[in-house]
Amino acid sequence: MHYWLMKSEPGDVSIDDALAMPDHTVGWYGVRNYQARNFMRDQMRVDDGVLFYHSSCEVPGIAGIARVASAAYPDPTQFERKNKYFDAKATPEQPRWMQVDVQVTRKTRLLPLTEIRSIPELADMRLLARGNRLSITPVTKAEWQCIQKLLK
DNA sequence: GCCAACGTTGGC
DNA sequence: GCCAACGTTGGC
Repeated sequence: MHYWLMKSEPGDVSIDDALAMPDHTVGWYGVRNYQARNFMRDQMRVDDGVLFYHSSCEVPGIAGIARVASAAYPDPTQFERKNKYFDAKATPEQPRWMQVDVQVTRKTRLLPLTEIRSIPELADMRLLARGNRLSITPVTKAEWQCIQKLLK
């Protein structure tokens, strides 16, 4: 059992958008970073915990709790020529980019990045690491539990 | 819009 | 394999 923080731009896919989908589930398409891809491909398991994070928006922060709902499978947007995530070097036989399905289990109050920063127990979160840009980062069990408590 | 930090690309 | 140039992320 692992825990993850996954960033989404709410202008693209927000927590409300996810909740509007069948089974409250979205395919986490568009990851184009090898480290983040490898987390999904090699380490994520169904039922892993997910912090649904809103980035590049007015108040960035954690917007809800979700779970990993599938194993990794090829991200279909890499094959779609007109898609902004199209990758000419990817083929269905040799896909380059993967995604998992993410099911929102609970929309919470927004836990702003500024508040996350202010909590000593969360000071070592990978999210807060200097220069971190990874859209998927591991979360420790202690961090997960601390955040669950804050979002009760 | 700025810019720090990081990842990728491609010439050599 | 090095590394400069370029592109992207994402908070502010």
